[in-house]
Amino acid sequence: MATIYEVAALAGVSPATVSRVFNGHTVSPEKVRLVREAAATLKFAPNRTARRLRNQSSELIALLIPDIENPFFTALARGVEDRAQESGFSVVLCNTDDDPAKETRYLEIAMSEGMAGVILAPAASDGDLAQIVAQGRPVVAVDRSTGFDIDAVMVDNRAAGAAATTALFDAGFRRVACIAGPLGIESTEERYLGWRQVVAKRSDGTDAPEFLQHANYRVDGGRTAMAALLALETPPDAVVTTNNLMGVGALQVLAEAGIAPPAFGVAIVGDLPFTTFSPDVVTQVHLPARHLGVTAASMLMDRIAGDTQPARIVVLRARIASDADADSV
Amino acid sequence: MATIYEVAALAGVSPATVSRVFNGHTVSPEKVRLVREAAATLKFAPNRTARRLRNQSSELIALLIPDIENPFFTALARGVEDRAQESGFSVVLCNTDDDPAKETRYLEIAMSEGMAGVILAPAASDGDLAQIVAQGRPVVAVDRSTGFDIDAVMVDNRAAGAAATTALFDAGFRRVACIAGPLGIESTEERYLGWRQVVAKRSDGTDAPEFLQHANYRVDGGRTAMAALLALETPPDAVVTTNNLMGVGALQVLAEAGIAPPAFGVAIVGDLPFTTFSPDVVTQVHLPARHLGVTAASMLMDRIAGDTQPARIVVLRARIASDADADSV
DNA sequence: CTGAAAGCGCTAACAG
DNA sequence: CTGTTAGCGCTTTCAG
Repeated sequence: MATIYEVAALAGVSPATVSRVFNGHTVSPEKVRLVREAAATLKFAPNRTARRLRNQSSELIALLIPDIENPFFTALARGVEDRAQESGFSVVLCNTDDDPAKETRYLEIAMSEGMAGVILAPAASDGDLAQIVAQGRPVVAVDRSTGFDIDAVMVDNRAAGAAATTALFDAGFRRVACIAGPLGIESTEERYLGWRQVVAKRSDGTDAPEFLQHANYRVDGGRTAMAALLALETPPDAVVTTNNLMGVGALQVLAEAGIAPPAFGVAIVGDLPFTTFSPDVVTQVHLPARHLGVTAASMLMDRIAGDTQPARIVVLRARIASDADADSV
Repeated sequence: MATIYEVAALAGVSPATVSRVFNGHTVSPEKVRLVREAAATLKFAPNRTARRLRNQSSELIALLIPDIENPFFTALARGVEDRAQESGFSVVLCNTDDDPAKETRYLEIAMSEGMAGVILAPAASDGDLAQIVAQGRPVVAVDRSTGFDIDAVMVDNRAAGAAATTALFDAGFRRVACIAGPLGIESTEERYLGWRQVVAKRSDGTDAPEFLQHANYRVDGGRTAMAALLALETPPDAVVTTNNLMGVGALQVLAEAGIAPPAFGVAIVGDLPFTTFSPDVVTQVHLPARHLGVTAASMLMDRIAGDTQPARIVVLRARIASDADADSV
């Protein structure tokens, strides 16, 4: 890997001039040509590590997500990437597994790597954000909020939960259960509260406490919970799941039991990935995953550019998906 | 962020000693204690940028994949990450969109960022690997091969295509079509050849040339191709798709046409992500995505550690998935 | 075992 | 407009 010194020598100029050429500063056209030629023959590319050490910041941002295998988060990542790309930033993706320790470790790496900023979908209980925030590095939270006074992009989870539930009642179901995520995850709590609100208003009173199931946020969690629901003495006739993967699990169990929708009502907060179900049959409350990513990245870019306004919270709307949607996942 | 100088001052030792403590070199127990205490109170973490500039290499590896929203690649990524983690490496994920220009750009970044190595699922036509290979940085190809003499981890694609096709004939189907990916992508070509071999042997001669459809590698490609197949004067009674997403597209069209499996035979080379279909109904040739990742990462770790044996090609077996499989996706 | 000092490649004053 | 120079924070000889 050639250095600016070698390029400078070949072009007959000083290293500083080479640096200027590559940073868009004013240099006489003649020397620009000389430098570019020299750089080309030497296949020179500026060493980003050295540049970063000097500048104390890079064109790299970190994106920490809990589960890279969940299409919701990959769509979000895609949005982040596209927006970051536009501003010349590259994205480092880190999988936290919803593990606060891993989250903290990656946060530390992001700092000591001198990354320009981080977008964080926080784990259930926060890792140690304190340090990175104190240091003044830009951080944007996405999907879940943190205890810190930082920018955040959220979804109106309660409304989403309510919308899913309402759709089921409107379709004529009366005994609407809920498969919620683990306790302590904000987005899940909110979606579950949306469900409860609507049930309180519209149910005919036959719903049992067992109609609320807590499960892990994955396919197998959905399976377990759905099986438990079906085993009840008086089972529900419909179910709301508070995320996409649990919805898949529920549908699998239903299919195996021979009571696939629309015989049994299913509404999902989130998008059913790669589904063969029509939105007419399984209600999906579309979460703007990609848009969340784009928005978060935009906010981060602002901060990196030096924006110092007070922390903003942006809340995006979820909406019932229809066949007309060509959007995402 | 504290520096080793501040730690050294507080501990009453030289910066060199601080460095030694953090790199496991021999230092008297007494000073080790002093340094650790000082570091703790200052919340010191070594600056990776500076360290890298000095060492010319980091504990970061790049993983370049064509599509982060394809579960095959995220499972692969997961494998890479888990294995890299074990050796203390972090993984930077880059999305190439199957675009050689983007691939080349990320390759350059990987180099100038001083990353320890890269794992590459090459785009259709190779980006510029020449430079990075010439420079001697470790590169491992995965899923698709390159024109270069480097380590590679592949799947036995021809056998996979043949297995999918055979399963369909064994189930009694006789007019087995194939939805293949774009021309020029090796994995697809091979899987399609596997299909052709079996068809030549077992078909009753009624198959038309139109039974082979080339489509883009995504859900909509599968949809278009399946629709074309169904529109034929004498349509097939079964179809093999050469990747997972096209399989989803085909199933969607079939469902909409009211001829879902098992009425119409479907076999997929790859795993149907988040499916509600039983493997008894839709044949899936399981691709060891995660295992590919683990293997590639292992090979890369070897190279980074200084292994200089000649380039190895590892071929992993695909196999028909059954209900018993709890594995992956 | 420990300290002093050189330098990894680059950029940003500061002169000229 | 351009060259000289001083570090960014760390590791690593080289002496002691």
